[in-house]
Amino acid sequence: MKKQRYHHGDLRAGLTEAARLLVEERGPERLTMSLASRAAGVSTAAPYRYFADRDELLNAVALEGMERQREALEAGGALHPLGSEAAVTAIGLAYVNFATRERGVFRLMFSLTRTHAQHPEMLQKGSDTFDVLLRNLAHRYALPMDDPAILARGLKLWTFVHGLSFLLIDDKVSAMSISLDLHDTLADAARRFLRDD
Amino acid sequence: MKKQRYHHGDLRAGLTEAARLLVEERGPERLTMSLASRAAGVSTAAPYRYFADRDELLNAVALEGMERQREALEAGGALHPLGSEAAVTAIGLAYVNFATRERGVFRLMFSLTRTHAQHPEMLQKGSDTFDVLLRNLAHRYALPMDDPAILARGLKLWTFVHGLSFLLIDDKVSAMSISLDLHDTLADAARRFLRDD
DNA sequence: TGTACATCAGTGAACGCGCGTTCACTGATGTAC
DNA sequence: TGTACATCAGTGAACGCGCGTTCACTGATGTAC
Repeated sequence: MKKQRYHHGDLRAGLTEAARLLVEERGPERLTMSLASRAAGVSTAAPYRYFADRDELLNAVALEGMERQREALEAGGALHPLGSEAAVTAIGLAYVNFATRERGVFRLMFSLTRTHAQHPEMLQKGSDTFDVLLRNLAHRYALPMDDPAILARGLKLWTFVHGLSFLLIDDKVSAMSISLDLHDTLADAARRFLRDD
Repeated sequence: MKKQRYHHGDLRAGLTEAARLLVEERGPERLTMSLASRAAGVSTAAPYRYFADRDELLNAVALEGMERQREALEAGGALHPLGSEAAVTAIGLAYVNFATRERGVFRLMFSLTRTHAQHPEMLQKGSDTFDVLLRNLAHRYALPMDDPAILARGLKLWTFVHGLSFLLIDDKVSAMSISLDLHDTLADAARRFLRDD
């Protein structure tokens, strides 16, 4: 019943959103141009006015996902004092929640590495996201964000939430018959990795 | 100038090995039956005498990989006293080394979940692998392997090495301009997760 | 305010390709006597 | 030891399909006068 306009209005955004939903439903590998086009209500040729090829469409989905991910981490961290254990825990929780809420996009964000190795915009956005955590650590230990000790600690915390995300979305935790309280687990990890002795 | 035998001898194993190499070279998604057949030196129809379809071939590669992974962890742990921090570190090191040495197979082992959810043999092999770590923890804390406290601690250690594996094979560590000593990182994580206070 | 025309968004049909899988077959092997 | 025959491993050609992409086109829109 929707009015059949010839011009979509904002087809680039429409396609990206359609693609995002399909990536979520079917997984990144199984996104097809025809499916994305149909979902956006246009012909299969239309996307090529905005995206050179399928990879560029996937790229757009990934980039948009990375932005939302960073916002989620920032929102989580903002609930607690900068540099506090609670802030670090909340950032981790936001990370894992994003991964489980958007498995498809999360997977896409990390599977693109090989294809678009060193795509500068992705690299920048990834770095921006990591900085949310680094800012807290730098403040806590009164060191610059690019201090090796800060980077090393940041990497360990990232490692943990990243691993937990993948084990959860790949159903390994349930497969091993383990039940876990997400907040407790992350708070415990934060405590262990933030202590100095 | 190899002799052109009509009968391969052990085509099942030959195909699995050819597929394993291709998974490593091109990634799991890009393994094709024709490529595997050609690599094994047979026609494209030949695999279907041993594997119902492409998925079954990938499955065989994954299962064989999981066995080698478990052996690697066991070998690592066996270098140190059961339940020691050094043993746990060595198991983690073996895990990460396996992942980076066999990116393709490692990725495959964890991407199969959705397709073959709850494939009993994979579930069993995954559990066997996890047990290598659990045995050490159970011994260390004098608790049964299926004790919730053992499972929880095991999961945390697994989470860490799993996350580190993925960050490494997806080149995120280098992308963030972080240099790390693998052994130090894992030893530090083991120490932090094994302590009781 | 109305008309003429350039611009550009989206169409529809078709393409070529590579892939997974099937099927009737043929060549090799092992076993019974 | 030799022959006849059943068994089975692997062939080769073909199939159908779905996909990414192209191209000449047409419908809508905005702007100049």
